[in-house]
Amino acid sequence: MSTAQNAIERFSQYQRELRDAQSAHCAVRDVLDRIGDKWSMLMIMELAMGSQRFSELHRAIPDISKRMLTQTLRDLERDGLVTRHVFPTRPPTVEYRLAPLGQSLLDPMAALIDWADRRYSEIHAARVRFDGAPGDVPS
Amino acid sequence: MSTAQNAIERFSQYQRELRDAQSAHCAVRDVLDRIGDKWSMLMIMELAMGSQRFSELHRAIPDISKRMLTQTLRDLERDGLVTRHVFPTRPPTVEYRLAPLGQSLLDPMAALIDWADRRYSEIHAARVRFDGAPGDVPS
DNA sequence: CAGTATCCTTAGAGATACTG
DNA sequence: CAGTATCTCTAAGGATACTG
Repeated sequence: MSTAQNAIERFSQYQRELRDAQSAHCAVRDVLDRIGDKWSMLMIMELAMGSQRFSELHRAIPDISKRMLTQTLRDLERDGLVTRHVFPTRPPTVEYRLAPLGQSLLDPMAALIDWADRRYSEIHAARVRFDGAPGDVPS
Repeated sequence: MSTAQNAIERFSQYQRELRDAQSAHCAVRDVLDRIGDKWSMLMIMELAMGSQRFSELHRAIPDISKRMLTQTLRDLERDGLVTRHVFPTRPPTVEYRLAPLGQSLLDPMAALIDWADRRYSEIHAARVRFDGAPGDVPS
């Protein structure tokens, strides 16, 4: 009924790729290297709202260091997900915005985040159950 | 035309959550902690094909160490995505399979992987362009 | 077979100070 | 403002050897 069966068939393709080309090009690893780090997805979500300056992004995500903010933005730019626009003012103004490639990521990302949001309570419950099971009542 | 606008609206919700509850429960971080590690998604894909034994998984993903294989499976089990079934044989037989919660992740995951697969060439091209741009022809 | 236990090496990332 | 440059620390993860 769902498209899960489709998913499985596609997965088997990728599995084959994975085994044939020894970890060469693997879509899974690739997507995870892209957005699986600590900040990329957060940044993309932030930029989904519209273009933002460096310091705006920093204010939006306060617990990132400037070092990591710069690096994440560079990586996203390098991969064509984000574009960087420098305006020759004093002091400098730099705006970041999602490139079309980055925009195209919004839908799949939203699907994932919705999953997380809907299933969070189940995951949490499972975790409590698991952690409670082994030791159990000691005293 | 696409549902990207929807995505953006949902994102703004999560953004608010993020800023209000100081990094407390954030769906983005949550999903990334779940499947953003090196092996979880690969494992889920492998288990999507059907239940598998420990050594089958190891053969399917040869470049994972037993240490990480065990740990990843434990984490997935802990979160209710995977179930573990021990059969009292000698030597022991242990089967892993996706729990319903794990199955429910297949569709959003497939969307993401399809994105990676379709956009890989664009990403690669952008990367080559970026890496070639700054230094450019030196000699 | 299905793991533990241990050791060891790196990459990820924070903190801080400086610059055009 | 928008970054670089260091310096440091931690934890993710590999390698290897052992066990019920």
